[in-house]
Amino acid sequence: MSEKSTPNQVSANTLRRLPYYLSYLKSLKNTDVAYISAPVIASELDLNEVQVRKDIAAISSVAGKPKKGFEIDVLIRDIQAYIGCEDNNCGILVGVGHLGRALLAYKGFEAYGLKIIAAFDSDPSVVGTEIAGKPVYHIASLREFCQSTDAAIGIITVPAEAAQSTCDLLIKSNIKAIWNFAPVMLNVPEGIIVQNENIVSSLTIINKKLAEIAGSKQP
Amino acid sequence: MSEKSTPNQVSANTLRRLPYYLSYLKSLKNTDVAYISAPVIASELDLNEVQVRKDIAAISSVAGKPKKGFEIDVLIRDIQAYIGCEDNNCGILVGVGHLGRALLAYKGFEAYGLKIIAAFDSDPSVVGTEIAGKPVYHIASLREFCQSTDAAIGIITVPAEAAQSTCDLLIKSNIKAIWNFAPVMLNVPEGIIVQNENIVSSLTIINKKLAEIAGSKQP
DNA sequence: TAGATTGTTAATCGATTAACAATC
DNA sequence: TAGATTGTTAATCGATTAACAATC
Repeated sequence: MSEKSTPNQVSANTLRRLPYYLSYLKSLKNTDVAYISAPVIASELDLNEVQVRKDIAAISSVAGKPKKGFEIDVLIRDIQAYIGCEDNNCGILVGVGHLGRALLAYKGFEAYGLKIIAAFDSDPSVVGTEIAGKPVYHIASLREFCQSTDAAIGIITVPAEAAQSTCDLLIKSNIKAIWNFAPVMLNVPEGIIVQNENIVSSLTIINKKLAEIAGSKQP
Repeated sequence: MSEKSTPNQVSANTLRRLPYYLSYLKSLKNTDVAYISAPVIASELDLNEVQVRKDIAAISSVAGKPKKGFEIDVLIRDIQAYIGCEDNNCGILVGVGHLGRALLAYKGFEAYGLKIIAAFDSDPSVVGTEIAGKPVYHIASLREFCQSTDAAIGIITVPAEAAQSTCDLLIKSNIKAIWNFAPVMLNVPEGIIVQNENIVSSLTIINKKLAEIAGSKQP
């Protein structure tokens, strides 16, 4: 609510770049430079300098100074405010396998606006334990749990076969956004946010590029 | 080499969709349907039907039958051949933290052309152990290890601060593609493939969308 | 001043979607 | 035949990049 109502549509691509800007700018905090220019940011992050300026203009009202660039501190503050690093959304995670554990243990989310408050699984050997300080409950208690909290994000790290039923349960439990790490497309009612994270998709890109350079070498 | 030389540039977006097509088509294998149409695939995977046809045309020479669609078995075979599921690339992983362990334990990679053959870390408490059947060696032995194997892909799951030096070491060790899970941009010489996997970028998109719907409700 | 940089408008590029004839 | 579907060409859309005047 501290922001003035900004109906400006920032593209998902810009959004994806913001964390890179932020971490790069933070890495400059300890040095004695106070200003950074778009061309420098661009070369450092492998981007086009006009794109950097447009991204900055889209999410901040800071004006750059010709010949100097942008004040680093202000830039950091504006990006953080825009991303919403301050006001955390609460999330719950379903599926305490290897990946689920890794996400539960990851320290970086809180700095980017996500606080995972509990995990759920059906395996009795993990139910009742804690992982990285977060309690693991039985999946049967998920819906009730959500009634007493304001969890908005549901993280799905169950096997592909169980992803859709998990998704259905989360939506029934009033979850507004699904972060889906299972390699399937989920069926959701309108208004529910879904973000798919399919690392096998990325692997496909790597393998194809490798095949290309291998193919060009031995024709 | 079994493929005929195909210089057709398939977009990264198409490449990303292929695993979704594949897993959906595989899920139909047990049923008694032999053909599937583009409109059905599209609605199931939330895509445009023309896009589905174009994707299929780009990676397969199979012809669809009017009123019927595409033969599922042939489609599966062609996608798998295109992705290169058969001929595995070998990969090594550096950084045996939570995420590193999760990737080492993930069973799905081999079906998509990646075989992780070893992991590396500097922590003496994990060096010498095995994770999911894969040996963990000291990072000091990485370069030598690579000389005796044909590892092409290096997976970086170290903390952000160590990512660049890890990357440099991998490239010195003759790795051709870097799969980078650290939230920083890496500096690499020309010709090296880099695929960045920054899940915090995705989180940013989720949070922003949540903020939007929250903002539209209470103005 | 000269030159680096900003901010913005216009041009380019590529991906998605619409339109439509051809086929079974 | 009528209608569903394919395959392809054209139109649209959005993101990236180029061009350039303004500023310090």
